[in-house]
Amino acid sequence: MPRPARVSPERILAAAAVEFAAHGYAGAGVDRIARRARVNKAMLYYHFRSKQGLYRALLRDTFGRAADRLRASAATGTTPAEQLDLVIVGIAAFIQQHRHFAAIMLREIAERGAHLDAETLAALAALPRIVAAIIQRGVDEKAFRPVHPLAAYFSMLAPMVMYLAGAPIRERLSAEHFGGGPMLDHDAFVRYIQDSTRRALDLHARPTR
Amino acid sequence: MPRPARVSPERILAAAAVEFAAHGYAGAGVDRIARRARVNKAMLYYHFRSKQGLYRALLRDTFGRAADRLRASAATGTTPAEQLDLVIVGIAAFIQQHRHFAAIMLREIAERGAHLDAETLAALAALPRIVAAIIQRGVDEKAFRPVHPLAAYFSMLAPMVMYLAGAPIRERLSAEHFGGGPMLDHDAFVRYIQDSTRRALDLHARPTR
DNA sequence: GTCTATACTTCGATAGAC
DNA sequence: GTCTATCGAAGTATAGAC
Repeated sequence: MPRPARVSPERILAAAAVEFAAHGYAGAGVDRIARRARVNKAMLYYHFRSKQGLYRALLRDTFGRAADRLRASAATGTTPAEQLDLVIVGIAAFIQQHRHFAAIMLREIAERGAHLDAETLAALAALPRIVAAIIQRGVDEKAFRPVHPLAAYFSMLAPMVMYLAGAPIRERLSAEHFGGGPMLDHDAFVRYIQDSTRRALDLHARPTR
Repeated sequence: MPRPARVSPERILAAAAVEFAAHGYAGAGVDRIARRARVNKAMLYYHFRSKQGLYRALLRDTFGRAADRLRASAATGTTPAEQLDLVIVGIAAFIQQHRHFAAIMLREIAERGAHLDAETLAALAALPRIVAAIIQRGVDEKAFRPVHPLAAYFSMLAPMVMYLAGAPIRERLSAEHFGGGPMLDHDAFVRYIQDSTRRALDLHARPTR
C-alpha cells in the first residue's frame, strides 16, 4: 500500500534505451518510447522534463551501472593481470546484459559528446579510471611494462564494443562475402582480447623490433 | 572553358560527410547540406535521388577510398609484420584526412547497418579482407602465431577509430576529471597499436598464463 | 541544369480536463 | 498523476518557372 502506482520511470528508461540505441538521439521518437513503455506521452514529460532530460537520465544510469560492475569484477581478482582478465569479461558480460549500451556509446562518441552534461561525464570518467588504477598498480609492482593507461584502456574496450555491436553487419557480410569461413564466436573473441592485453603489458616479452 | 559549371556533386558529398557525421542519418538536414555546399536543395535532389541515395553514395565513396589507401599502404611493405605497421599508419592517416569517416562508421555500426545496401556492404568488406590476407600470409610463413584474422582486425581498427573519434570527449574529460595528467598524443597511440599488434601476433613470445 | 515556392508529414512539447 | 487533443516547428520532397 505504501506506493501509489509507481511503475513508470523504470519502464520508460528501458524503453528509451531500446529506442535511442535503435534510432539515435535525433531519430528517436518520444511517441514510440511512450508507446513501448505503455505510458502516455504527457506522463513521460511529467517524469523527465524533455527528450534531452530523458536521454541524460538514461546515460547516467547506464554508465553508473557499468562502473559498479567493473569495480565488482576487479574486486574479485588479486594480481593486476587477473583483475584485467576479470574486467574484460565483466565488460563483455555487461554489454550482453545491456544490449543497447554499446550502440549508445558508439553514437555518443560519434556525436562528440554533444548530449553529455557534466554529471554524465563524471559517470563516464569512472570507467577509464578503474582500468587505469589496475594498470598503474601493475606498473608500480613491476608486473607490467610502463604503458599509457589510456592506450591500454582503449585497446581492450574498443574492440569488444565494436565487435559486439557490429554483429548484425558481420552476419550480413559473412553470408555474402565470407561464405563458409570459420566464424569467430563470442567467447573466443573475449579470450583473444585477454591474451593480447596480457601480451601488450607483459614486462618480459622481448622487443618486437 | 570546357566544363559548363559542374562543381556540385563533389561539394555536395563533402558537405554531406560533415552533416551526416555531425548529426547522424536521421538528424542530418538536407537543407543544411545544401546550404553548406552552396547548392540549391532541388539541385541536390536532382543529382542524388533522395536523402538515402545521397547517404549511400557518400558511404560507397568513402569506403572505396579507404580500401584503396590500405592496399597502397600494404604494397609498400615486404614482410607481413611490416605491412601491418604500414596498414595501421595508413588507417590513422586516412581517418585524419577524412575526419568524418570515423563518426560515420561508428554510427552505422550502432544502427546495425540499417542504411547499407549490397553495394555498400561489398565496399566495406574489402577492408577486413585486406588485413586478413596479410595476417594469413604471416601465419602461412610461420611469422605469426595462428589467430583469427577478424579478431586481429578489430583489435587494430577499433581502438584507433574510437580513440580518434573520441578526442572531443576526452578533452572535456581531461580538463574536468584528469586534470594535469600526461595526455596521450596521436603518434604515441598509433605506435602503441603497432606494438601491441606485433606482440599479439608474435610467434615466439612465451605463453602468458 | 538551376532556382522559388510550397505541399505534406512527422515530431517535440503543452494546455487543460479529470 | 493521468489522459486527449492540438499547436507550432522542422524537414523531406516536388511542382513548375526559367
